[in-house]
Amino acid sequence: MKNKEIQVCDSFCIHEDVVGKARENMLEDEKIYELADLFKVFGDSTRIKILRALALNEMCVCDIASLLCVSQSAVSHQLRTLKNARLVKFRREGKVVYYSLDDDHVLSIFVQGLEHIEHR
Amino acid sequence: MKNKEIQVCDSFCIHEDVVGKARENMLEDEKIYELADLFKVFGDSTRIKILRALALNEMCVCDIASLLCVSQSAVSHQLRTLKNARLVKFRREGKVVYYSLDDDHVLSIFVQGLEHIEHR
DNA sequence: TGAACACATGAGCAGTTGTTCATGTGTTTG
DNA sequence: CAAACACATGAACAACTGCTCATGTGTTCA
Repeated sequence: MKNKEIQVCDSFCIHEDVVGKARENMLEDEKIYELADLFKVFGDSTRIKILRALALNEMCVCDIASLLCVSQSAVSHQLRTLKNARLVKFRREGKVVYYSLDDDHVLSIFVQGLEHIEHR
Repeated sequence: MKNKEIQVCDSFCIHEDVVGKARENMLEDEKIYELADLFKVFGDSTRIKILRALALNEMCVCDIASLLCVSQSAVSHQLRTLKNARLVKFRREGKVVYYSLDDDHVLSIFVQGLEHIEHR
């Protein structure tokens, strides 16, 4: 193989109708990447614990660190990720910053995930 | 700091009631890890494209490679991941292996993710 | 104003992940 | 049986992630 061609598919078994139909219904790449980035945020146990906790109450950074036995810095970093994904919002009250869920979809996604886990 | 103690929270601002309530309602660690692992699978654009395609039709490995312009090997590896997460199933017909979605939750999780993307 | 507190952030590092490349397995066909 | 096809898999490597550590920012209070 020359010129770094990538061997996509060396087969003769391509169902052109199926592939064509699928090609017409593909989402824009932009949207795909956004989706993947969203789910990436859910793909970490620490962040899941944080989201799960915030589903019950708004909490300050220190509360979360104490609850999860994780360093304050680690929590802060993760909250930043969650904030960037617009999954949590915050309000400042003096020195303390309270975080809470930003969106109902958070819980919906959560529940669907749990459903999948349970039924297998 | 000695003995590798981790500085969990050096603060005096802990809301014991909130933390206590949250602690009582925590999911088992086991379930948290399973959830994170599930969402991790959704956290890759190639796998999302595969799932999205399979939502319309069952497809063989080569069809998917051709549709996504990805190598056959890469697709196979990803299908393995999806299979382990019980998101896809397969049937063999001669030399050809057809993959399809294994579970309705796949689409539900998908839709919730899209909803979140759209509404922000 | 300066010290203490609550939190945020940058750098660095170990662990993980997705791809490529080479090769192996299972099936059909001549 | 051997050859060709469709797919699976192991090793290796670059890119990414999540944590720690050190330090910075914003607020309160004596």
